[in-house]
Amino acid sequence: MAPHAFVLEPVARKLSARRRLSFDEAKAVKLLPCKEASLDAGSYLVREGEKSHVCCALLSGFTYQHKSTGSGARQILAIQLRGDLIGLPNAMLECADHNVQALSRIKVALIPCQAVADLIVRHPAVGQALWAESLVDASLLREWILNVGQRDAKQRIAHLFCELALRQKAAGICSGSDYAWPMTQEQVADATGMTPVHVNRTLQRLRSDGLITLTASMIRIPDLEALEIAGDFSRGYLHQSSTEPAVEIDDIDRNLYL
Amino acid sequence: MAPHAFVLEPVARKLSARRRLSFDEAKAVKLLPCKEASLDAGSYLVREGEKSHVCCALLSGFTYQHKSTGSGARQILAIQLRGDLIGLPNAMLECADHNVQALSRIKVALIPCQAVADLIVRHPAVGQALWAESLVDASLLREWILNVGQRDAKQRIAHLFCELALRQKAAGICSGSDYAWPMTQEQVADATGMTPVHVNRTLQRLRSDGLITLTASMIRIPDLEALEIAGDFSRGYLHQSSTEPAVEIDDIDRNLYL
DNA sequence: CGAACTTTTGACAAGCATCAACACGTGTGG
DNA sequence: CCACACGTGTTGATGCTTGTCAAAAGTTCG
Repeated sequence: MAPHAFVLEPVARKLSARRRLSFDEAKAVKLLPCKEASLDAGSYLVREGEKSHVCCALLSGFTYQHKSTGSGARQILAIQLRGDLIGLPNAMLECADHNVQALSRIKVALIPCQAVADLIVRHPAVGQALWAESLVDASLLREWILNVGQRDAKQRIAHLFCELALRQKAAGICSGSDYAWPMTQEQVADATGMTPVHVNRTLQRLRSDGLITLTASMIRIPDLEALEIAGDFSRGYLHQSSTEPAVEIDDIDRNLYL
Repeated sequence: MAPHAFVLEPVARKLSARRRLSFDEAKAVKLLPCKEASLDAGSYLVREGEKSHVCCALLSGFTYQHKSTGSGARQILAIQLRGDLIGLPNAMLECADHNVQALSRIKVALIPCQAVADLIVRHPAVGQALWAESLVDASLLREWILNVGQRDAKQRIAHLFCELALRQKAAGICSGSDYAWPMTQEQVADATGMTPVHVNRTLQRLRSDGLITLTASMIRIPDLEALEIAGDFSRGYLHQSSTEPAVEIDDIDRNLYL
């Protein structure tokens, strides 16, 4: 059994959490042909206006979607983390409508688009899971609009911290109270529609309120509930089921590989 | 042949424009079981937090997606127009993450979710068209984030005008230089993340610049290109193919019904 | 004709942007 | 090993865009 088969496990896990997959369906996801690659921070995965024929699964690190106005102001639209699929939307449309760039050094698994298309035909349930996943992504975009459009500086940043905490917790990357912080203050500014200077000052207020401890590349959240309140955060839009499906998938893995 | 069969024609047209559909596939879409209904402005079609089992096609008028912060500030996220499907995302997930409300008096065709699910199974190409459609919706959301996050007041409103003009033009609702304006200034404010007062003042500037003529419930755009420049608008994100597929569909209709 | 909504206007305040400079850490080359 | 450049974070002064509050005028509709 090639170690290769384990590579796409986070993806299969994520999809299974979204929609119940049978043993065969989960296996088919994990056995997708793919090639691992390592990319430096800042590398482009998708470029606006180009047709991308590559689809890839993020195995470690973070990427971000962004696009810019004509005058060069950049807006960050979403953050991807381990298990997320990148470029699937762009592959289905004529050309990409946004950029995707590596936030940190990342590992990805490159998957031929055709293999994904075939998988969907052979296993409609996987197609539905992928579709559902893209609908959840849309839900994140909607909440992002609400964040940028209606909340004040403190809430915007607190909300961003909460979203990343809870998504990483659901993905099994961290406990939720403590995680590697991948963004510079300038990037936070681009994500929240603020200026870097104002982000800096707002962070200081969040720190002095005792809501976060943010050192270079590490954030500690002593009281997540308090931060959620400060950030006007409610978990519904993440569409995370309250039940923990990770165990069940681990069982499948055990059956498969032992 | 029941007149019923014509009702879903805008939907079939929209999907065919997104992805080439065969005669049978387009026909299957148009023959979906549905029940027409008329709703007053303000009626809720989807309510955040509820599971909606209804999926409906918008036949005339406008609806809008919105959600609110804890303190009650409302943000409009997207506008739907004739031919758009509503509630499909919410039907695929456990519960809706946003509200959908009628902007004007509307006509809809209510379709049982199960019928849509069956259609997708029987005609995978239709499923792909629906998926692609939801990806385009996501692209609109991303541009909306950019609009609210990075552009100034004048650009935001001009951009909104352009988006609605071009989408309606593509849907064959208007010529693009002239259309029924469905929103109050307060709603424009909620869509752009501004206050009604500031919307009012910005509209006056747009008027005095000669970019628009906005009377109650009617907007005239004398020079769409000029407005696009003022609104930092570029058409790519709409994912409209430059070719005009409407003719081809009309041919199919003629074959089918005459 | 009055009630309710929408648009418009004015005065004022505040959040946030802008500009500029400096501090800090890190890696690189002389 | 130091000097230097570079990216990032921090701070201060200033001003503009936008929000807030309040009230009046216009509009729609029963």
